[in-house]
Amino acid sequence: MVKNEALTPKGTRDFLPGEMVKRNYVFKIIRSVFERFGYIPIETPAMERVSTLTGKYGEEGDRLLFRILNSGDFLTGISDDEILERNVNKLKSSISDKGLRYDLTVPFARFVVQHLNEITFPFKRYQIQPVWRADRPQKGRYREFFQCDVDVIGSNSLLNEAEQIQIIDEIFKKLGVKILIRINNRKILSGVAEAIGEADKMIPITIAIDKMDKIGAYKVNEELAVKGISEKAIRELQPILGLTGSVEEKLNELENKILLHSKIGRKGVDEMKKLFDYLTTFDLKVDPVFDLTLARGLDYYTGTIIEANSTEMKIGSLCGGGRYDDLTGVFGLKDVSGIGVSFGADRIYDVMEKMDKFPEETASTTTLMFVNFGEKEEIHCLSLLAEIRKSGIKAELFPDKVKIKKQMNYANKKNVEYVALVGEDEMKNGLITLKNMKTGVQSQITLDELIEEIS
RNA sequence: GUGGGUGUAGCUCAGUUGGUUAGAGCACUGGAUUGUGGUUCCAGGGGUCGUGGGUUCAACUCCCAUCAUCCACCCCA
Repeated sequence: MVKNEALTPKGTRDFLPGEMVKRNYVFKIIRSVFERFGYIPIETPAMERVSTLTGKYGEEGDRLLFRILNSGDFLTGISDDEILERNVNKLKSSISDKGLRYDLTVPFARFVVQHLNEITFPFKRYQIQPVWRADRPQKGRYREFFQCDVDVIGSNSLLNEAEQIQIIDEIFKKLGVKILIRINNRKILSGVAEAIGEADKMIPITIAIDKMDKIGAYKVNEELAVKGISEKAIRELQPILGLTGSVEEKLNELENKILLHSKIGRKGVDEMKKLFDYLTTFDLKVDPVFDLTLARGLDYYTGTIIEANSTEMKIGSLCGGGRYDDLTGVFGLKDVSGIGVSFGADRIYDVMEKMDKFPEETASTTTLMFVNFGEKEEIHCLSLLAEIRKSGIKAELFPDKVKIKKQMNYANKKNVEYVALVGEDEMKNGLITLKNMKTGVQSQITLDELIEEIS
């Protein structure tokens, strides 16, 4: 069946013209805000060396990496024994040394190290490109999707954190998408883990408590126990997670009691206080909340972590990011800290489509179309067409001499605003019959009048 | 990686406790309108019912497998 042969791979999609107009609208707004804050664009290749990508995202991330089979005889240098051993993971790395990028942050870290001498710090860049994950597709989850990243690298200032939140606020305000911005700090989470005597289990603890509002405290505790957290530690964790009050009250409680003996934890509290101080001076549409249960799974985050979710539709996060103190370290560049967030263009599109947030742009591709009456008329119309295009009007000539009805139908479907009919009569007296497709009204006018009328 | 739902025309879907000729809307083609679309009316084309096997006198319908797709979990944009 034809149907089954003409399909995009699982989790990937084509974009029709109507969808592209809307997608470009989203990209345009995101890009313009990025640039207004002084960020400049870069691009990196779709594929990276596997060694660049692995070990940065945690176990789950490595599993979701798309790998590219080596070209040529990829079995060169591999013994029969190794193949018979059937050790997939080992074999994988021998027959594939490239992979599709999983996000834009890690390739950016690689980029910074590679081009160290060509960039100036602090380096503020934005990057809008597709990324790939071998995940199982579902609602709001694709195997190929666009991320829009903004990062500052080479500055420790919390002003950057504040700016990133300003950018998030600005972009969603412009798009008309209602969101909740949550902020937390990995250092606080680290301190909490330390305070309850499970310092080395920070990651499993954070991943478990991240699900608090989703599955409830009981299930979270169950998961913690499964991950090997002691009963005593779980008990000690409860009052911490149940902290209430204002941001300030929560932070004070953490600083003066829970994290009193955790140096790293108190550092985190300091950072949060300073960040919120900055934020109060801004005029934000959405007030970010301090959410101790926000975790974020990616391994490389070390400080502030940020996430934005739609408050109108259940679809995962629309935007996420945070500070990474040593992502360039693995590429040989120590002590360079960065922070950035990533906007999920496809999810943002989905929310806007579902909630009907796209503006009513007519977005017609062509303003004027000439009907094709035949060879003599074609030549005549082509010179008119050139004049019309020169004046900046989007215009085209139907390429085939087929029934007028068919050509009109095409114009109608394509949302063409005006149709020009120039046949024998019009050629003779130097006029153009111009039809307004919306009103159906038509009149015979000169070229100059036509240009005047529709430009 | 784990669990569940759905596969019938190009698209969205009906199809009775299994019963002989599988339907609708939209789209497409032609006509009413040989230089006029979007509305209306008439006519027409298009299906090995995802694929393979099984049960049965008989399968779109029941069973198994397989593939595709969607949803949920894990994790994430």
